[in-house]
Amino acid sequence: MRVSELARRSGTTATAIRFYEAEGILPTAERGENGYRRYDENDLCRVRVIATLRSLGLDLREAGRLAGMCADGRCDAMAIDLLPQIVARRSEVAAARAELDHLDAQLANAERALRMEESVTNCCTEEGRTDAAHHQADAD
Amino acid sequence: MRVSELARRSGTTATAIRFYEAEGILPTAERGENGYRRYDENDLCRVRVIATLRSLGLDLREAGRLAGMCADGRCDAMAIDLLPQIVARRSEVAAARAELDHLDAQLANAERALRMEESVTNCCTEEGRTDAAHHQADAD
DNA sequence: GTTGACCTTTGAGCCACTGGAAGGTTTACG
DNA sequence: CGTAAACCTTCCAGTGGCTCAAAGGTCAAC
Repeated sequence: MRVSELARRSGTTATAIRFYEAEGILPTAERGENGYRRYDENDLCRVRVIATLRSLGLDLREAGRLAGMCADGRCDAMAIDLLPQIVARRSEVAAARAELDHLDAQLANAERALRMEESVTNCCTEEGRTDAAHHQADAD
Repeated sequence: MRVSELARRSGTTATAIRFYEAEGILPTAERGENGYRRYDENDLCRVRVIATLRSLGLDLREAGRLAGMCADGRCDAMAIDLLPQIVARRSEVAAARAELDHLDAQLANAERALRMEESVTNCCTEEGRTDAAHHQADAD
């Protein structure tokens, strides 16, 4: 497949994929006779792993490194490498979920208030706030 | 309060707050005799609103603009401005929650597999994947 | 044979900060 | 009273992860 199909199927953009290659995150792609990059299912997998790890909050180099291990058939090694991060991330995910719950409640509230044309002047009050506690939790 | 107290209480950094001021996101702060920036509870509120809106995914200018409206006592106007975004965001939040659920399941799985020293070689398979559908959903 | 959708490269720009240097101020301690 | 640490100030450079534009080559369809 060509770069934009890979992009589409992996949920990213062609520009980003070229950028990954330029940065050495992805290996140099094979080229067809026309000079176009050619990719296969393995490449797709690799880009998807990168996308997944990125969405986990790993930085691009780290994501690329691990996706590379996986592509080399060393998924076990990758996973072992990831274990501490997995454990850490699980609690972050839990925290994020709690945030989202809170957020959704607020949004639902705001929406309801607006639909009833009530005033929503309390957006700056302390009500329901536990200081910046949950923001502090965000900071790694 | 001074800049770093404001930072601490709003869950951001002093540098970011100075940056906001420099960019006109926050109004020019009052200064004490020593030249230090001075902030009050209103400023705290405003920065918090910005932080909240940013965490909703709004870009900084937009967040600043809305926080400004709120600070001007036009919370209603702000909220009305936000309504379509709120509605949109709610579904995004729902999608994100689903992602997180999926993610946590994967993480739990990975963790369990690792702890049992099983092989985790299936990290590149299609299993359990619905193409990049949920990634597509991410793209605004 | 030309229109339009792809692909190529290069290089600049963007967002939202972050960090460092070089210096002034305040606070706590001995 | 001195000094060390912990603040604060400005300015400027750098970062990550792209994104976009320009200028051009390729290819499939009509």
